[in-house]
Amino acid sequence: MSEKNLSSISDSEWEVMRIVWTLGETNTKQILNELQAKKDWIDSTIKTLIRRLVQKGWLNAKQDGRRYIYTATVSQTEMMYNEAKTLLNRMCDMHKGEVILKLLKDSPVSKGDLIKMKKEISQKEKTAPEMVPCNCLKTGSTIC
Amino acid sequence: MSEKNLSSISDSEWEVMRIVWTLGETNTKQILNELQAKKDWIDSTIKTLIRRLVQKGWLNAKQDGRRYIYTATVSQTEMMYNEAKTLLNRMCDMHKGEVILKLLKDSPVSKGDLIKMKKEISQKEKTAPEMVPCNCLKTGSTIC
DNA sequence: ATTTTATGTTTACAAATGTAAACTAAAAGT
DNA sequence: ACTTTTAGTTTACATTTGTAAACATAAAAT
Repeated sequence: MSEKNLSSISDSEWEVMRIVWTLGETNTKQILNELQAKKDWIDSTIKTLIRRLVQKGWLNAKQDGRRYIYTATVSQTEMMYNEAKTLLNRMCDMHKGEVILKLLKDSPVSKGDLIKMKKEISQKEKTAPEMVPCNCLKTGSTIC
Repeated sequence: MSEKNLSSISDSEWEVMRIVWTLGETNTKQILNELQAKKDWIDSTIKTLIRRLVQKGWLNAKQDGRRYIYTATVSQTEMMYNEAKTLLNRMCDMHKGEVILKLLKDSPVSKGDLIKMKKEISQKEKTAPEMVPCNCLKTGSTIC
């Protein structure tokens, strides 16, 4: 589906992306402005982050004279979803539900999203198991 | 609450923790056995990971003769929850709901957890906003 | 007692990340 | 035209992570 090599994105790089996602089309100056309101990173540091993001393919740099105009190549939601899925996949299937429940508990969620969640839950209830089996050991196990 | 310095845990280290969580009290040999069924890491590599986990305080090493018996210092769910929360906090509040919904969609969840989720959703519906405001820029924004 | 095996410790080394200094060249100000 | 500012590029350097080689030593096997 996607043609870019999914090299992952670091913490600091993510901060830059947030600015770009919010501003849409933007440039170095704007990124510096907004980011320096939150972080005390000097220009040079932020420029390095931008460069690495372009290299990694997360930012598109369209030349405009001798400047660049930056845009994100994937949406924030897509990116976060991928990262979160990868993270969650580190863990035993058995406990994923618990974690998602806890995340739900402490995140602000809109009415619309809550409704979608209810639908999804009804859907899942039709086939949900009493307990999701552990998939941690080669042998299989229920104690996980 | 917790007295340990929360240095974070890496991908490879996580694989070791999974084994320990599943086995409960365990030792190097068992970890090597189980882990080498999944990964082609040589002994030395895994021993390094164990050592780093002990250093970071994620594994407890109780001496037993010249061996050690290892146990995890936090549960898998706690650990994942913390990592996931940290990750999610990188992102704009506005879209967290979407991401959680997508995670829910592609994770196996037990009947019990689904019921808990429904309860939580009913709870949240009482005060949920039409739309969660963006918190990405110093100025505030609705376009995020 | 000597060899082999198991377990643990020390050292190593490349890639990624956080963080920045130095330098270059164009643009804008005077 | 000369100076200052701005945007971009190159180089740097410590820490963390992935991955392992080398080495030490106790325990087990012969």
